[in-house]
Amino acid sequence: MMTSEQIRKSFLDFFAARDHKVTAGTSLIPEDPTTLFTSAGVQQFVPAFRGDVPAPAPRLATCQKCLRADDIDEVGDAWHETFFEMLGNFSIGDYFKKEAIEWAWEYSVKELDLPTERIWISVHPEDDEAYSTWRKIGVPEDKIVKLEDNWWPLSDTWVGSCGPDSELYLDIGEEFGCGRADCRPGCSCDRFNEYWNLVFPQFFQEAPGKRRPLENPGVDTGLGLERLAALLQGKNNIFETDIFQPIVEAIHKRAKELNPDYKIAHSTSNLTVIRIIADHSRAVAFSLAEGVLPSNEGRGYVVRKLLRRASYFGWKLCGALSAGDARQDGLQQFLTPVVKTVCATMESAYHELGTNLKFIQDNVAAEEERFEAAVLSGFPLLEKTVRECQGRLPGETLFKFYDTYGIPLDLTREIAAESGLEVDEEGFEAELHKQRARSRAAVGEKFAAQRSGVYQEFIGATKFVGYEKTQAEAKVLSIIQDGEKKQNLASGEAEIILDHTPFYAEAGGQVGDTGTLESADTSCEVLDTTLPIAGVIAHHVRVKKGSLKVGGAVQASANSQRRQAIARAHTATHLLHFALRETLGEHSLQSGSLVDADYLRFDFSHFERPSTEQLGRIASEVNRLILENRSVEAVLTDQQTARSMGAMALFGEKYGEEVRVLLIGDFSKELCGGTHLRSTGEVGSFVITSEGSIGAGLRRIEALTGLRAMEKMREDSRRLAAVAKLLRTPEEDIVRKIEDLLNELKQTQRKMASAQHKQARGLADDLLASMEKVGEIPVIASRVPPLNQDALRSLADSLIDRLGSGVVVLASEGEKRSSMVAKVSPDLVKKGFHAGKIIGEVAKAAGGGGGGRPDFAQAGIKDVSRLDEALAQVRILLTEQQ
RNA sequence: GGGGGCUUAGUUCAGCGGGAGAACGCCUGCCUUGCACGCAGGAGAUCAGCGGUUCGAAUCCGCUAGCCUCCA
Repeated sequence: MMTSEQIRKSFLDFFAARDHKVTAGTSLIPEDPTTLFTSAGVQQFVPAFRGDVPAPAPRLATCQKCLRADDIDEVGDAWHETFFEMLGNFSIGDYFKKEAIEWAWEYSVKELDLPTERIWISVHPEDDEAYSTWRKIGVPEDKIVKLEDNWWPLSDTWVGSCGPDSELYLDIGEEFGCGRADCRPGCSCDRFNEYWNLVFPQFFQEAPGKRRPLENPGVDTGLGLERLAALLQGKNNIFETDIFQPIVEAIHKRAKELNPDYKIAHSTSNLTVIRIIADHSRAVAFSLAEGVLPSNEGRGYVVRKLLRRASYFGWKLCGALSAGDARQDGLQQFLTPVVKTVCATMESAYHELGTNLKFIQDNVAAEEERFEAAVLSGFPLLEKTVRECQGRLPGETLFKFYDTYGIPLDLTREIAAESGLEVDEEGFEAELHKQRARSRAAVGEKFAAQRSGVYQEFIGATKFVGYEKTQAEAKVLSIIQDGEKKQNLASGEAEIILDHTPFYAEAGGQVGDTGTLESADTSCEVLDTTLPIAGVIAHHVRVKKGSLKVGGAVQASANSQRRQAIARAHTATHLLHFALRETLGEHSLQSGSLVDADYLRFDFSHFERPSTEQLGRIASEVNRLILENRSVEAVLTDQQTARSMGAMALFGEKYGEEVRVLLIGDFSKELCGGTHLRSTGEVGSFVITSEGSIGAGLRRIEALTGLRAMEKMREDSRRLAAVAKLLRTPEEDIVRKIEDLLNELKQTQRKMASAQHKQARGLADDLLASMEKVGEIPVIASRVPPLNQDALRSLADSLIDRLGSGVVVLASEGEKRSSMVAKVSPDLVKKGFHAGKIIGEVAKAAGGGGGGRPDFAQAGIKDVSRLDEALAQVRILLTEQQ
């Protein structure tokens, strides 16, 4: 019986013996920003298949780690996974169907020892070549099935290479099938298990239904390691293989630790739960090992979702959620030991799991804690809602818990069920659908222009000479305006493609160059330079004088002063990255960057706010490296060498062989295509202007270099001097002085308030004397000197207390406006008098407004001259009401 | 990139247009220890910040910041 490790080795050995270059699988994080994770072995070779870059070798074989999060809800059955390893052999314009099929057969039968009578084949109905090759090998007619679905990719709207594929299946036995007489590959039951897919890209689809043959047809195969291991080890699901068994055991062990009553029960629901935890734990471990932290967007979000699902099912498995007391006592962490086991079992094949073990565990623990907090804080809210609701929880409510508070739908459903409530899941789905539509609409337009295809023919057409110089003679290759090609441009704005250019196009965070394109009678301003698609440099120009023609010659000059300022910021960015990792730790990896003229913005992963001291250390460290004037050097090399040098690949690994490594002194090595200084001293100076959070686990630093840094420092000290002058205090005493002033202000405010209260008490006697009776009711309606709201209120309070029964209306005399309070004693409130209504009427008489409760109300008056008029209104009103 | 939510005393939170509150913690005094001792009193808050609406904003509306979440 072969172990998974032996399978990996035998596959790669088999193809190595057939002249295949065995290359390492790439990172889970692809360079293409539109795809979240590497999802197939072929992914790293796509540009080579397309011809954009030379192939590393015509024949290749890999074992590639993959992550597919799109069918996350399917995980839990015998075969679905989000994380998996895919073995594959590839031919880029070399061998084709015959060899691919023969070797697949040979490997299956001779190396894997699969019984020939149990192997079934499927081919595309129109692929006669594949069909006859299988027949020639000796596969009987009745074991070859023609399936319309054997085409890759199946999408109608696909643009790119495509072609038929052919799949190998193993019949695992009638007992796993649907029992139908015509059961065969393609049936939805589990009996025929597809383990190998041979794809033959031989066409290029330009538009739906429009295909042309590919110049270099190739082969792209994928053989799922876990699936094959299950077949070879005689298991009917992947979770009983040697790959998953230790993980499944770790899950049982953890459940037992948290709940001594836990029994390894083989109920279907438990089985599903365990499979989900096992699968997701693997995905989480591998993602974290590559520095993808749980967050609320992009890849990070996928990791968070996987991790939280695993946690949730872990708690459920050991009964932590249904025990009820979880709601008081909190939840025990479930996942960390499980993920640790994943790392231990996979470490020999994937050393990144071992070297990053602590980082992985720390982040699992941190995220599980965050999730626990979310769930625990959700319980009271959820219980309250459930109590107040009857019959059926509406979809909107379900969605609110999910969307706003991050509480899994499952959990809401369970808690609702405890109180005998139904849940409206269709309503929930509808809400979710609405949100998806909203998000898509917001993103949709962004990629429309790039898909239009006008740029395709210019891939690689421009030679970039900007590393050496900022001026070059160039020929205009194309003029593109509003997505259409033009022959000449006499006015307005357009994108220009040149054969040579010193202009750096926006990439890797560095902004595009600006400058001019000129000839004897023509002058154009270059506003920006971009890469509309990979490999095409577009100059966005505005014509100032004359006109540009396709084929015409121009002198292309990038603004060299600006370029130098950008280089200062870029080199400083590398220094900052180094200083951050040195000060905060190795986990502070770059996760985004903007490099502009003497300005840079740098996003990195870190769990907490760096202290003021740490930020100070970081800034000093960068400035120290500037003062030391270390050399900056770029070397071109191949990817393998770059990696063995220990260069950090920040923007994902480049395809193709040649990469540029930027070296600063002996401490910083990064893959980088940007333009830099010759030595760090040219940065001049470096100042951090802000630091803040941009999301969970992600922080952003903004900084200035060169002249702008100096301006900033001068501005700061000017401002400080101005403050010191205002305070008549030496600069070093400013902080203490302001503290003193603030204290003094507070005390003065308190004294004022108590003085007013005292004054108010004295007033009370005078006011009592002014009491009049309106009918039976004692009434005080009077103006008083300026008082604040509090004093006015307590004055009215004490008057009512001393009157026992009555109505008090007081108006404080302000210069421009006046505030008023009204108070009605409790006995009169019972008789139907209403302070709010009284004061409303009264205030209206003086152009103000107000209101309040029956016993107490307040109002404001804008026209002070009519105050007496308004107060007189009190008596009139009360007379009317009696 | 697009949504939803939160920010109030040292802590956890309530209040959601008309007097800033509770519990725990802290301080003072009393009672004497029975298991978060009890009782009485007290200190402690720019209601995240800035603008707006209103006679009046912790409360409504904008913007900013921090945090939590969902979608892409």
